[in-house]
Amino acid sequence: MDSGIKERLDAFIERKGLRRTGQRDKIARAVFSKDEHFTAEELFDRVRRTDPDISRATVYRTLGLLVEADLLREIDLGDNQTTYDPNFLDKPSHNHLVCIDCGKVLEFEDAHIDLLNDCVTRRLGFKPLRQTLKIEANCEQLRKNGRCPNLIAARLSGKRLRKKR
Amino acid sequence: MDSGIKERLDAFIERKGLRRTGQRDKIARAVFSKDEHFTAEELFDRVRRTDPDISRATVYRTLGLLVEADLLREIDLGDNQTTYDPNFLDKPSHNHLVCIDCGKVLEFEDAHIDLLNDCVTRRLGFKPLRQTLKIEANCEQLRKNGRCPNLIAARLSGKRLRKKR
DNA sequence: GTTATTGCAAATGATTTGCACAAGG
DNA sequence: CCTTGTGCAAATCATTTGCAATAAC
Repeated sequence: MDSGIKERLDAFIERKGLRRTGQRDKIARAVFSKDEHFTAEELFDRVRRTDPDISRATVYRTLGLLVEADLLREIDLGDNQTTYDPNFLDKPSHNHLVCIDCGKVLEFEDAHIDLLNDCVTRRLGFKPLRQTLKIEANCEQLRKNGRCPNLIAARLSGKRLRKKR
Repeated sequence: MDSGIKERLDAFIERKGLRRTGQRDKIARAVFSKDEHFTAEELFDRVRRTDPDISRATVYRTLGLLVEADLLREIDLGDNQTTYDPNFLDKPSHNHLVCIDCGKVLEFEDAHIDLLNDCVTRRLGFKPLRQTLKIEANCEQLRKNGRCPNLIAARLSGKRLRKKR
């Protein structure tokens, strides 16, 4: 957990008249210890390794807090869980490309896209607040070479590649 | 239900070795009878008015079928239900602007956005399949005039304006 | 001391599923 | 007939919540 996240969280907590707790600290540390996306359940597992006494409910509640504090963002990857993305602090306006073949998620930024969306939104009479762009695509690598390193990794890790309950 | 939807559904059903049924017909008709977004539950209500014997399970199953047939698309409006959008047949690449103030959802198309996303995707080594752009925004009208017709309508209809379970 | 927070287990709510019966081809 | 589809009710599964005990401040 680097650059002032803790400070920003504490500031938010104070502003709201809430309390700093050991659980919130540990959960926040777990959230921002990597730049990987995660689900609530995955985070719960990770947190548990640090402190086996933290409950699932507290993890869920703290996730809500971090989202409200605008330190963390919920994204929708099309499976049926909320995925959390800790990278919006570093890249406040990034987008996601999801590979349909291997489930790999790439983040990318593009100033042109941002500008264009901003224009379109204003033209429609609105003030843009946030945009969510998800591009689903196939990998060229897999098509050309018949194989894709991400796919192999995904299979090894037993990742489910598509959809729903 | 206009232009060839029934035909396309029947073709899909045949191709898959499935069966045409009265329920599927009625549900498809209800789905494409308006251009409004809807949830499974809303559709279930609408269908029930036509035929009170159709079950919730069949509605869900048929929605899955229509999505698979690529006649209907699932979109995520940030509440916790899948929303269905029947307008992708007419506008295969439209996007959504959601007003944070009133919950109003606008659809818009923009060839520049499409082109840009396509370029970005290829540059990253992928073949674009589908894009989902959601812009959340505030309405200027509300800010300037202190009121917004959609907000009034939303309140009257008892619509919940934000988030989650 | 108050009030917010936590852990637990039970509740929720959208969606899915197992099964026996009904209906398409 | 033979298989797919349907209705029903029960099951799932991620997430939320009520409540009594605990910990901030």
